[in-house]
Amino acid sequence: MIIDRNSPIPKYFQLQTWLIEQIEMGVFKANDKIPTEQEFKNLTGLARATIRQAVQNLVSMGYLLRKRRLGTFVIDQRREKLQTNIGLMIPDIRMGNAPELARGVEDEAARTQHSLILCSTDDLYVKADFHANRLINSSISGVIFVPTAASDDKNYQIIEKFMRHNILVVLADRSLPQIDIDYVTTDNFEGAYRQTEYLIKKGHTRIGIVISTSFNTERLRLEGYKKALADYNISVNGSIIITDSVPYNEERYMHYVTDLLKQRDKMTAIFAGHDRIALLFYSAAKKMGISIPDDISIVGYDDLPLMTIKLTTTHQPFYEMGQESMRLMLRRIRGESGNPQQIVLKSYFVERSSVLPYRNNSY
Amino acid sequence: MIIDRNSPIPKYFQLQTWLIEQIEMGVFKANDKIPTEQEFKNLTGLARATIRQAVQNLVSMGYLLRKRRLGTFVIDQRREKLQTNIGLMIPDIRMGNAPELARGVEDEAARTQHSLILCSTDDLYVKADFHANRLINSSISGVIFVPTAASDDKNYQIIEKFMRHNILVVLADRSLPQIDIDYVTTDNFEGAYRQTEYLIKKGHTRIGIVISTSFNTERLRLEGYKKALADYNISVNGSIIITDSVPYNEERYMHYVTDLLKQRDKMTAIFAGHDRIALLFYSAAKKMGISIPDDISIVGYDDLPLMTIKLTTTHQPFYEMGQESMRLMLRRIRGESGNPQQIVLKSYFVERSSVLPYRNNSY
DNA sequence: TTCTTACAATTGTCTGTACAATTAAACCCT
DNA sequence: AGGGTTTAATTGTACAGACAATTGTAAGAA
Repeated sequence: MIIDRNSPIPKYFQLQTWLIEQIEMGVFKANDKIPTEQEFKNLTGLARATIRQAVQNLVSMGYLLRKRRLGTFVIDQRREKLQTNIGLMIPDIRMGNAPELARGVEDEAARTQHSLILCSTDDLYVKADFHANRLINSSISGVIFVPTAASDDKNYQIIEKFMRHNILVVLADRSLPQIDIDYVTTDNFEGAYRQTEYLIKKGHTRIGIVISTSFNTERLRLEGYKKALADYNISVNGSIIITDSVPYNEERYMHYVTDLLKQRDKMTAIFAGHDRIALLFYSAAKKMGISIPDDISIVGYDDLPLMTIKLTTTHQPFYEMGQESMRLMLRRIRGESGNPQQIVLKSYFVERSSVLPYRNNSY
Repeated sequence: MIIDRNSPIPKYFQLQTWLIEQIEMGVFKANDKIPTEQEFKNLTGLARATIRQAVQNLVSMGYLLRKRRLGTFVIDQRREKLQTNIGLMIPDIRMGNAPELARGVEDEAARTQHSLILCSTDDLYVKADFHANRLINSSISGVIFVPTAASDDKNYQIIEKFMRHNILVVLADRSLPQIDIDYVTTDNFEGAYRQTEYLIKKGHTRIGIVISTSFNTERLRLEGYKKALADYNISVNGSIIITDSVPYNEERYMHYVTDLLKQRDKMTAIFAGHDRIALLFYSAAKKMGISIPDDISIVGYDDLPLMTIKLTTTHQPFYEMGQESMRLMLRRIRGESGNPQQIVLKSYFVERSSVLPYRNNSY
């Protein structure tokens, strides 16, 4: 029976809850006619006014539509209730390829009449949490989230908070271990491997690296670099592998860059963790009177639009990453279920002129 | 009397309408207690259920709040109804200083729990109109709008569309003639004047320029450049003043840049309309074997973060422009009236090393 | 066939009554 | 004063019944 007459819960509320359940479970589908007030009266034994009260509430909540003479009908939630806002939580819109990513998301969102709410986290948990709370209060249907530099646990907390509020989450660029969730990233391992192999084939065997290990994207690049060296039976002096678990910042990494350049007799090429680190090398090299690529070769990663520097690097398709994240989000919004998807986009190598072939002149 | 018993209009509806009128006319003010159901019964002669129906509707419409035992109260529309979304319509988040601007708006918005909806117009009227329609349908309280490259009329149309829907508009960066509206921009005329004067004081008299005239920001820079030359009684060969009413695009302006460099014996310094044009000069100069600043001096405008090029330029405070636009918006949201404000932010000159003093060696 | 009319199903409006639940404020007791 | 208890005002829930308005459909008329 629908109504428990002994329950302290108001009867109109019981009926109302039951109706919502039926609708959400799909027993009453979109555009279905629900029982008439008279039928409900027979079904439940309640007075018509009580039934009306329950139905009226669902009408103002947007679940039902009354049509005189015809009856009361279920409104197509997807079409009518549309929340058309999507959150995008990224470290900083001013940083690196963030604008590309944002634009990819925006263009794909606009095609389906969705709007993009921009939130910069500065890679901090507190800011991410602040924005998460705000986004939850405004009505959004999903969030595309680039995990912050905080611990994995903190990032899980953010994600779970969204999920508790029925907000869809898609991770972009950086993924997190031990959580099964939709994400879109690029093939950092393969990209780094390809790039290192390129250096090796150009005759370089002593290849330094400066890279952060705070994100799994970077850790994968480091792995790719190491794997390529191992596959070619090249062992590397540990002193020219500089890693730091602290995320990139100009000042700190400038020290590493300078340190590495001071040891330049130990190597002929350098793998910079990303293009901004590569730029630090250009800057430091200039000061130290070292010429790139004549004295030392360098590769970056990201393919930032640098205009004047011809840096050999790997292009990451950030615009496409934004698009794919949004497409994945849209599929979930449309109700597509199924296992979490991991989309790994292909990066491609961009050969410019920051690498020269190495010929050992000592013979 | 409140209720007309002969009217065909439902009595609950009459009461409901009367109540809304009283609230909107300020007879019942925010947090005022309205009559109890019993009082309404005496006042109108209606049954309590009918009165309840009217009141209930206003509750779900957000006008009233019922408190058991205390009565029913008017909700403060301004505080409760707050729309916390703001639109930001810019040409392209990937372009130039757009990320700075966006971040400035975002940070200022976040302080007051407002969210930023990002819309890229690509400087096209159709896209701006498309986004405008979307923004109007979602519920936003205002738009920060960077006018598109379309005609002034088209831009007015967009602005008026927003205004018809009671959406506040603040223009950023580019202003429009003959429309009295809040806007925030920078002192393009003064900045260009200052920069040209700098070149003159360094001994340059033959100063070329490549600049678009599609936006008033750029037209003002051109005026500043001309005024400085006039003030120092320098007349310039028209062939080294290259202007185009078509907005910047790389290919088209590369032609102008190359053309100007071909006439380089006619000048000793160049004013690039903005930093991206300056970069074209670096690129073209390299191909043509011309050295900057040894063979020719150059100044830009914008202070893009270029890292490796030491371009003398003028810094435009885009982050602050975003902040100020949002602050102005917030004042309007809070109901501050008064004449439209024009905020002109100060840019500052950044001396780097793309300019050398000119000494005439022919004596 | 096409137009008009009548019918009936359903929601819409309205009245009247009764008791329950909540809770600020008054009251009372230490 | 302070803390607990009662009271009463008000909204909340629920019932029963009546007639109005709307409108798709069917029956009837042209």
